[in-house]
Amino acid sequence: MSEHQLLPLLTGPPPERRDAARNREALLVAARELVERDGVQAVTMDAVAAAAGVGKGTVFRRFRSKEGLMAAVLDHSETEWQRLLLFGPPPLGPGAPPWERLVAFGRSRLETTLLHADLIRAAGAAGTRSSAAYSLVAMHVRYLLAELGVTGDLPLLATALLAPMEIPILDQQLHNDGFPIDRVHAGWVDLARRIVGDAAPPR
Amino acid sequence: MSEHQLLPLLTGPPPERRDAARNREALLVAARELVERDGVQAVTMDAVAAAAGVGKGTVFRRFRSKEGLMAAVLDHSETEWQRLLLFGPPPLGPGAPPWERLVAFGRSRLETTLLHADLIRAAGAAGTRSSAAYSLVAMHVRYLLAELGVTGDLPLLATALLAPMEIPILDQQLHNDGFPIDRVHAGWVDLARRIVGDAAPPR
DNA sequence: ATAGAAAACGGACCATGGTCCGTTTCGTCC
DNA sequence: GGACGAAACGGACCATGGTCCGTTTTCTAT
Repeated sequence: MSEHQLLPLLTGPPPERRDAARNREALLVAARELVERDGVQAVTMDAVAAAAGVGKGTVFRRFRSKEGLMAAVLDHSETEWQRLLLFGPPPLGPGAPPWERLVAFGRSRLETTLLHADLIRAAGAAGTRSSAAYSLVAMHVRYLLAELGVTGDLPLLATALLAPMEIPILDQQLHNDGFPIDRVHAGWVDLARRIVGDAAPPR
Repeated sequence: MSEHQLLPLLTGPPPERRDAARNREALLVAARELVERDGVQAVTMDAVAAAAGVGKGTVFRRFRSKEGLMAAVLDHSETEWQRLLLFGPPPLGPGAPPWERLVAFGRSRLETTLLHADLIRAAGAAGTRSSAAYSLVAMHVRYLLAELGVTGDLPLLATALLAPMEIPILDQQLHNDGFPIDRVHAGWVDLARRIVGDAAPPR
């Protein structure tokens, strides 16, 4: 029988060859280890290739660029946080009223972003934008805003709420301006309150 | 007389040697030309050095890095816009009521940022942050907010209003999400209205 | 004008991200 | 199991940003 695809199931992207999958995994492990040990900056692609026992070309075929590789590492690091967001205890996880969830989200996201700051920077555009991670976060904020009865262009309002949490802006506020973290967080809550408007609880 | 500094006037940074000044100017001219002709991406530091008729080391001593050089070019490009902001006709320039000035600022800044997008990206941290250009913009927004009677942490609110105008966020909205420019601008005005609150004119 | 120190110069050199292409491995079909 | 095409491999190679250090220019003081 030449038609092996009996059931046209989910026609996703073509499957990965076994050696390819093995190398991807080896590279991710090696990259995580090196990043943890030496810091993102000090990790070279040659080093990752060597540590994984593959050629340099393979690294780039799998991950396109250093940004791509770092984005993959970052994605792994953020998984635990995403789990807490979706299934963890309130107020970050489901169960608390939306405003409390939003405030908890703000603080938690701020801390997580700072924790992974180097990785996020190194992942560049491949990291924040377009990755599943970002979509999830944006969707979550849109959902909370809707839940709070906010009217208007929700996708844009969500973006406006997320923009001040981006690394370049945080760097500016914390390092250039010298604002303490608590002030930045308080500012974010204030912004959220103004965006949410009447639907926010009285202070 | 060994004390040449008769009048201690403005003790600014030590003056620049004549050859240094000449080379800085030559480099800026060369860089501007090459950037305009070939686009930021295609311009190499070697090419700039050659075009300016100086050694490569000189380029890096003057501007630290490619980012630094691009920041300098950008600064020059933004000068005209700054002049319009400070001294041009209303509603962008002085003379119009603060809310009208704020809205005009939003549109104009959005357009200018997109116009210089490549340069801003290439200037990286050296470009937006810390440069005089950014300080001026932030100060202007703080001023308008104060003028509108906004209460709260003005520096943070100004940041919140500027953050969605940063290149990474705009890229996301225009390219990934595919929003048209007008929608983005409308969203920004809406955000501004929510931040300003009661002090904004009724729609 | 001259000497001497400080600053700037220039281009060979280095590090590293990314590409290319001849060779090897994998999966499939008979 | 063997043959064959497709995909993956690996490491030499390239491009380019950035550094280093011996040489040259500028500035100041006498």
